[in-house]
Amino acid sequence: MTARAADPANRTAAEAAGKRTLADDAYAELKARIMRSELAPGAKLSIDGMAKELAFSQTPIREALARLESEGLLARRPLSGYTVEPLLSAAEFADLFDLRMMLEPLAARRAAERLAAEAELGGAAAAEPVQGPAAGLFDAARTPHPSAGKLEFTEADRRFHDAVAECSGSVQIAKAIRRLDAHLHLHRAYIAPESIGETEAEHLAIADAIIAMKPLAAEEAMRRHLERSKVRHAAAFTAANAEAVSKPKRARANR
Amino acid sequence: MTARAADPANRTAAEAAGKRTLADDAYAELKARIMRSELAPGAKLSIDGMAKELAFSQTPIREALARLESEGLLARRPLSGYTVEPLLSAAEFADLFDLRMMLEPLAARRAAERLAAEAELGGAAAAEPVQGPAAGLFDAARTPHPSAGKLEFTEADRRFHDAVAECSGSVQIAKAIRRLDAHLHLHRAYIAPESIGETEAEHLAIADAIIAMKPLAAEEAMRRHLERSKVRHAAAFTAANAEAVSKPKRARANR
DNA sequence: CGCGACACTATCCTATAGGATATTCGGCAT
DNA sequence: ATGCCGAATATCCTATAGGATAGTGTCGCG
Repeated sequence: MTARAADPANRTAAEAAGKRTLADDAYAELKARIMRSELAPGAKLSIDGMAKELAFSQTPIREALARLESEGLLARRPLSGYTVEPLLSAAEFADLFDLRMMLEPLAARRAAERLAAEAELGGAAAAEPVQGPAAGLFDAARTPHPSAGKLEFTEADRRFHDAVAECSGSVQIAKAIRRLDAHLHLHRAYIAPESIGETEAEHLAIADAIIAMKPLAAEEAMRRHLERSKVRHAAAFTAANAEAVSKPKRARANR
Repeated sequence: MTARAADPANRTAAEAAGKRTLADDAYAELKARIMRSELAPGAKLSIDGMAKELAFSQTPIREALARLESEGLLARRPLSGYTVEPLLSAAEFADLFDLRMMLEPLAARRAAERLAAEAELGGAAAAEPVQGPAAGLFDAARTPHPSAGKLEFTEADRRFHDAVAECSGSVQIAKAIRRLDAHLHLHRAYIAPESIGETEAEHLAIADAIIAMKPLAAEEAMRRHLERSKVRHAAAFTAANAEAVSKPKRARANR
């Protein structure tokens, strides 16, 4: 009845635009809060606490939580509630980045290949809506604006990688990448602000290579970007860990 | 308060076997039914129909359905119910197999590498529980028994690939593979019975290579297995499609 | 002073009722 | 005969109440 706030960012669940249920809203809102680190990793989520806070009933909250749990962002302990999945350990982080290093360069290569193939056979207009993705990709690469909040940057970063994945033409690869991305997003909060410009430059290089239809260059650019990104994250990673050790207080974010 | 008498299984499960809720049971049961093709692709699932059929309330059913939807096995149309995701089109199938071809050979290689590494440094006993996975892997490869039902075979097939993924040591890769596997499972129902022995031989070859700690051989064996498997599936695929065209009646499996 | 048992509280899980919406079927006009 | 429109139905979505369970704090005893 109340709280029908607009949240255009999620495209996950429903294909139809006008069919939003309260469960969808709750899902989007909770996911956004996790992404924004308003719900700290390790925090405990109480069902009716969230229900009261969002002014929903328990049922849509429960549905949203089930979805988030299946996505890997939440952990469920059967009779004691949901908790936000904690930050990845060093090993888990390496593992995740490992798979990412396998998927994303491939996606970049595919994107360039696909663009080339379609430019070749259909120089004119019509058949496939490829122009959209490519243009969006370039936009996404540029979006890390010079002096905005860190939150906007992490979101733009996510969007760019998502756009590349989308351009690859493989929905399965795109899905896999998006899934990994959701987990990494929590760690993005710990990057150093100085590296934003660096990241943007690398993104632009990737976008250029794709739009120039150079598959190998795109793949290599993405690989280089991920390598450097891994180093950047690792630096922030140890710093965050040190901080976490110095403050072992358990965060609580429910009500 | 009612409907507790006719279900003796749930109390024992919840009390003895750890932490199972009705939602978990509903999820497992529904997933099993989908896997067994008792719920045909495209079939419509009604929430309270399922609730009545499983003698649960709507809430656990709803939670289970939300999880299955997030897993990609069900599609949700916001105000008109859930439907079982239809069989993949040829293009989608190729796309999925493409990613599989990327992931699974890698997993096989990793499994062999990991086994070799751990055999090298810890010849004796103790530290890591690696013996379990390797042994389970060999068992899983053998399980396609000569003359059982087709259902048992498809399940064993799934288990074997799952075991290899598990042995890779990368939880992310394992998760990705498992996800793809769930989708492929529906198509496994259409394979020809003659190819069972063939599949088993290929599985055994993979397991042998892994246990012999030959990474490249394992990778190649898996790749070959997938290639052949793709062909086998493709044959059954066109057959199933022809049949589907001849019988365009919409399946209904709710109540 | 440490440890175990007990009771209490908070929370989850389940069940049922009511309001809102999409789908469907029948009738009518063209 | 076909297409459009309206009412009835089925289903979903939401809300609230009650029973059961895990976690926590306190008290008593060794």
